Amino acid sequence: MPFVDNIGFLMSRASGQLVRATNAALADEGLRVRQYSVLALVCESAQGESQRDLAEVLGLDPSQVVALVDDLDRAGLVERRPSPADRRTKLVVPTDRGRAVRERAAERADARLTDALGALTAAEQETLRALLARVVDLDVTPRVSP
Amino acid sequence: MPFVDNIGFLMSRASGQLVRATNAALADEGLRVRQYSVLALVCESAQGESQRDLAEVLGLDPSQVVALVDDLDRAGLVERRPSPADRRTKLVVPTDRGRAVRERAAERADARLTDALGALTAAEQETLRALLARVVDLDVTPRVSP
DNA sequence: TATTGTTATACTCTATAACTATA
DNA sequence: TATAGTTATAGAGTATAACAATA
Repeated sequence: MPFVDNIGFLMSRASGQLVRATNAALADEGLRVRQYSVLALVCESAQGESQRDLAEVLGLDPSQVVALVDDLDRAGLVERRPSPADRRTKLVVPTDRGRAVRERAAERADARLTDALGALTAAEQETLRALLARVVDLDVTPRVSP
Repeated sequence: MPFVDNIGFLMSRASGQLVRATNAALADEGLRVRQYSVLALVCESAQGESQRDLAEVLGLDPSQVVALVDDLDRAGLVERRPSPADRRTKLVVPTDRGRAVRERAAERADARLTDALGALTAAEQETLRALLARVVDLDVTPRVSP
């Protein structure tokens, strides 16, 4: 099989395309996709997310999350709040402005993403999504003590 | 739809997983996936590939290809040869050692890739590959004068 | 005038190690 | 002793701009 049909190569190129398209869509809101992913997650959370949990879900090193939260904090989109349960932990919560920006950003990003996936029908996009979800295997083991 | 189901996010995570797995597989041969992709392409080519064509197929900037070919050249895996047709163009061709290394590297990389895609059946992997190919749209316009 | 390869530069992303404060 | 957050650093990847040789 020719190299250009290699599934890893195709995945890498496709991912790059989607990231570039999303970054372009988010530029108007002053965001990049990694910052946006943190903002989106904390906007979906009820009481805020610890940086450790953000790192796990996003597949990033905790030290990277620090920088991303710093960016969002500086932009006034999120805040760090002390966790009532554990004084080591900081819960990242969105500000009102953060929620508003997230909503606009989501619309723009989704529109561009749909565009970038225009070669596929809606059903095919759904198939692709399901297959990717199984490759990634986000089944985070429930956090019970071992 | 929760952010973790976003197709762009899933693609990015999946791509990262595959790249890491492939890089780990290639480490024994002293290669990384980007260098390997150049080596694989020139090994498949009859008379060698120009750096411009490599850049187009790989979706890279020509200046990045210079560095990758430099790496492979330094390792004795490829050579730059003058094109008989155009003195600006250099054709990148594999050395005998380059071909041998490429063969071993391909085996290792493919094995690891299959492993990383273990959650999917062979048929599902093929479906995924076909969908990705359409997203990427490698249909390079035939190089006829406009 | 346009294209191929090249150099240079800057920024983003990824990967580790080590430190602090808490548990 | 282990975990959450943080700082620091280095390397890899991405993105542009400009230049020489050639078409």
